[in-house]
Amino acid sequence: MIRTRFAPSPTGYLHVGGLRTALYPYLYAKKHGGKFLLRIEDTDRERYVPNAVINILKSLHWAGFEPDEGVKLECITDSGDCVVTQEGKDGPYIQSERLEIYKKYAQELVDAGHAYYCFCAPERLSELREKQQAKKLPTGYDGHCASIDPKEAEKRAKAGEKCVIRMKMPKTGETIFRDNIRGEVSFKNELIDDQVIMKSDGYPTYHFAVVVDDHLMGITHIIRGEEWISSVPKHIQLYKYFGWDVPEMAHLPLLLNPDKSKLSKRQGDVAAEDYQKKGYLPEAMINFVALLGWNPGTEKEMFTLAELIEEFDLSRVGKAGAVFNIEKLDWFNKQYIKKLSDEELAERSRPWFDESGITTMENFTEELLKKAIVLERERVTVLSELPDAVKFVFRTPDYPADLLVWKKSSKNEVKNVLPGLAELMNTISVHDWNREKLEEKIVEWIKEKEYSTGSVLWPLRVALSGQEKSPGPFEIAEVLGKDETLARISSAADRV
RNA sequence: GCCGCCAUCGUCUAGUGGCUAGGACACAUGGUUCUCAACCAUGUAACACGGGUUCAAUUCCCGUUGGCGGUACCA
Repeated sequence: MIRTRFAPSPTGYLHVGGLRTALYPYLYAKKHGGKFLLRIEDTDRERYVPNAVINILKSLHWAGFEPDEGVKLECITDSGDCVVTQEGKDGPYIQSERLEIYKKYAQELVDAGHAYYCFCAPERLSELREKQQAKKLPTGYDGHCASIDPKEAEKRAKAGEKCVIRMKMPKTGETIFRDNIRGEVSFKNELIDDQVIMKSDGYPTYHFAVVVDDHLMGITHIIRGEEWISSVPKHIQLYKYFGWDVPEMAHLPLLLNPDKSKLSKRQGDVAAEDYQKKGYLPEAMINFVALLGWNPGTEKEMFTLAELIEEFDLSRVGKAGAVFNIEKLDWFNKQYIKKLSDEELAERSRPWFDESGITTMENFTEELLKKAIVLERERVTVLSELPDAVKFVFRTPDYPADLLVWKKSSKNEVKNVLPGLAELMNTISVHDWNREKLEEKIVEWIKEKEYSTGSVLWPLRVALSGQEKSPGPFEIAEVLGKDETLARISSAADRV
């Protein structure tokens, strides 16, 4: 049974890079009928941010995929309130709740002579590092405390002297492993540090906790970011000391800023929730992010989550970093907005309307809102643009009088056109008031009067929308209804 | 500094020991059109560099360069 995991640190929000690092192991597990777990790696108390766990979980929930096991979100459907829970037989799944476990395994290593207490002060360590750098030597711990008699060291540690536990790395040979994405990778053991595995505050370091947890939780495939690849030898050594099987590994290429540096804040939004707030659809986000570093080898590029599960394959994950390119995301988002039915679109854009104040406007009705959305749906890239785009429908537009004059027309012509148009449109019954009929009548009238199309349609459209750019006049008139349309035309006529 | 990973249009990428090096986004032009969006058509644009290996390299090998990651009692 395949078991994969996503193991974020609760230092804030879910990074879009993190979203993809979560997605791939999820897809892999699902494709093979396995389980996807979520573990929280909160062993750094300095960087802990309250609410980070629930934020991360909520972003995952938004994205549309959730852990089968481990730390989960439990939502009370009535109130919409959510709480963090844990589920599964290998828990707890939050590392700060597993301290006793790490302590036990660390002790095992010390007893076996594979790890030792280290009493070196941080100052000594940084001094050492500086010296090594100055001499252009590889940096690393010099093994100073490795030579202390174990019994003596144990005594000092028990007496409460401040210390850490370090693992012993072999000083010769090399560690070779096979990465599912990169192939064979090797490191010289002598260059690898006697890594701290237990910190002086009693917490394990990442390197120790991942190994212990991945093993205890039965993880079969470690799929994570490339930033971890150089610490794999340490991890493998720990597996060896414990006599455990090393899981399969796959190190994913990183997500990059447009300037190719590692994707970071500063150059745009990096939190999944930022994109959620802007009105990117989760299905667009998932689709986009899935294709950053993976492709199916065909020319298909629109994928639902189910299709991704079906087609995902680690062997088709690339090795090079990928720039997070907003334009492509925008394109995906438009595509997915297009796929939504009018009803779905109205429902899903509702939060932005509630925020906008439109719903409290005088002539607001649900019916009118739905029609207005249909008018603008092809013109927005994110849902948050909708309220603004649609506003003109609900209130009398304000615009400079000059705008009414088409570039190839004149003020005088507009003065004639508008009243004539009003007169004509007044003859169209409410029953016939739809875009097709309006277009038919107005086009006919234009021909009859020998106007050019633009000199009529432009002022009509501006009179109705108040905007230089907008949907076509017939559609707007239909949505506005006869009374409002005529009112807007006559007020425009007065202003010319 | 040291170690590791990586390298095809601006971006995401496909691909092969012999191809007019393909697609998508973006961009440009044309069409449609009162405007914008959408849509259709067309176009510009890439194998980082230098050595090998080979009848033949974008493809295989080595080096260089560049980018990124790691080098913590952070993950």
